[in-house]
Amino acid sequence: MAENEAKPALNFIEQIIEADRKTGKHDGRVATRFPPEPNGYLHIGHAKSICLNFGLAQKYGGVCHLRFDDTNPIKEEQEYIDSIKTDVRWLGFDWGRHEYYASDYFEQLHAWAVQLIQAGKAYVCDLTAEQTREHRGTLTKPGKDSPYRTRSVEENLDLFARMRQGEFPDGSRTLRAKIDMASPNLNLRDPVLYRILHASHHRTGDAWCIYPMYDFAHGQSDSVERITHSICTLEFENHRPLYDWFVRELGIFAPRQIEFARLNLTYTVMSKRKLLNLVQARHVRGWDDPRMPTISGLRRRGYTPEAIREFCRRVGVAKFDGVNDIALLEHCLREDLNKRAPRVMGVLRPLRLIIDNYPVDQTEELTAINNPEDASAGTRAVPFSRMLYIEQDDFREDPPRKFFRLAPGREVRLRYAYFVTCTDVIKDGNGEIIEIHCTYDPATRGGDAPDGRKVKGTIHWVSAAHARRVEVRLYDHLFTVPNPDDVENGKDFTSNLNPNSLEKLTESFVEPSLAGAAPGSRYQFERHGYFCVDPDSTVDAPVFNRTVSLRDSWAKIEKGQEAKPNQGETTL
RNA sequence: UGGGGAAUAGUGUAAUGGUAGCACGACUGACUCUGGAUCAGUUAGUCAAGGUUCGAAUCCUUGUUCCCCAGCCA
Repeated sequence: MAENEAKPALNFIEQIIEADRKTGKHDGRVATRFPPEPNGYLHIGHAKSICLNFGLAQKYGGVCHLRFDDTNPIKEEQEYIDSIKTDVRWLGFDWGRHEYYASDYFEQLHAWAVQLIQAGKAYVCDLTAEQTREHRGTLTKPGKDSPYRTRSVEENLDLFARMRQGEFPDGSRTLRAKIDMASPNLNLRDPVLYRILHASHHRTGDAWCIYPMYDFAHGQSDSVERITHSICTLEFENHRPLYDWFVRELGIFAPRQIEFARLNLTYTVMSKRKLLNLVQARHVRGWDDPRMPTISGLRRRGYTPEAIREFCRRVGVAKFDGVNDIALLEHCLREDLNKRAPRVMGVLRPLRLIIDNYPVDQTEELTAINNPEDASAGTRAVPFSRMLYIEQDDFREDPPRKFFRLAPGREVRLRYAYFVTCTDVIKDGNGEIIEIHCTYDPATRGGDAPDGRKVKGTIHWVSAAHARRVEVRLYDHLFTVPNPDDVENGKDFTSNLNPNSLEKLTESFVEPSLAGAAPGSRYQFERHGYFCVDPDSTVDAPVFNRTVSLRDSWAKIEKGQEAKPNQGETTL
């Protein structure tokens, strides 16, 4: 047995669960839940919570419920419910029959409110929102009791019933818990339980005109579902005493709330409010813009669920409120895509290359490996002819130090094809290079020289006559700085938006094997990065998103050379 | 200046009184028909000061810094 192998480290929540199982709490049962409010799209931060909650249930043979926390009809919509379900499934999790809605419990919640009134623990308050705020006190000063705090049980019962009947306008009354207006925890200063909202709910329609607050709904919903471990983020830590108070006063099943640090990522924002702002202000195309940290954006960008899950596993779970490097997410993505993405050749910024000694009308098919990481992926034929496109970046008329690619007089390998030597450079009237000429060595067919000579560089290409013209969208970080919220006074996070986060290339060419590639399919464009077919694609006008670039050590060298330019060169 | 939390390499996370480890990043080098991948190596840390102890990241004391809370949002 592997009894003495080092156990993988447990995070603090797993430690709590294992301790509970050891003492036989809940008979060792584990039930968690993922409780989104359907008021926006899910993002990578939610993915952390989803992986945590569903992962714990899987690990300990328990269940994880999907519960929509839909207690505020003003902000919530069916569209969001649909997108959330799609995203959770896409991430690879299954809640089975355990799909619930806080709104399913409205009747029970109402009965519990009545129970609290009867016990003298809740009262109807006629203070306006502003007066309520004034009575609440401040962080350092205790609050004052509401003048309605001492109403009789009978009057409270009557008023609450009439609130439900719709006798009173929005905001005119609330139901409040009677706890302690002097508590240092503001959540315990007679929190509002119900507010009047004559709004139609996306599920209950017009059945209700009073709606429970989060605090009154969440814990009790957990209790109804017999959730054992109710995992939420740090900002709810202050709410735990209230969570426990309801459970205790009502005498119902008591789940345990545990708080962990939400995910933060460099070079992006994560709050729903800011994401919504980006969408509404049209800084991005929509919730699923490939630059967004939303699940739908990442999906469209070409991320895999596996990569996201692995990322969530690696960031860990703790109570430290820190920031994760987006480079880790990208690492997990490359790691996954490297194993599974078929390789193809695509030229993003084309430069014509003509092989002068290659027969004018000849075309031949060369064999290319589909995935060097996966022998079972096989090979494919790539057409080759006299006129090719190569990458503009792969040619320099005046090559810098350590540049291994094509330059006048230099010989390089065309991937899977031949060695070619540059013999001439053609420019237009403006001095722009428009075409280069080469000779090829027929003996190097396939890419190996029988005489054993080596070349420093191998570049990719497409045959001009056979290539498909496509649009390519290159993405960069949405923000130019690691922490977009770090702004000067008077500015907001949008001042850190990266103006170059999207670059569209409309003059790119890919090898013909890509014709008809389905939206969502992923490829590695050799030497560039991973790309996927965008849903905007049509048969005649394919669109590729760059999911993530390959690591580029030449770019680093070049950047280093820029940092310390050659002496003798002057800049005007 | 009330209350609740948190501090371990650049970043994230382990070590639960007994050798401070892992991952990402950065930097070397090897290899290579992708300047990819892979492999090898280097770099770098216990917030501070006291105390307890044979021994402290861990326990105690004091301090520092950061996060959260004054919605009829969640």
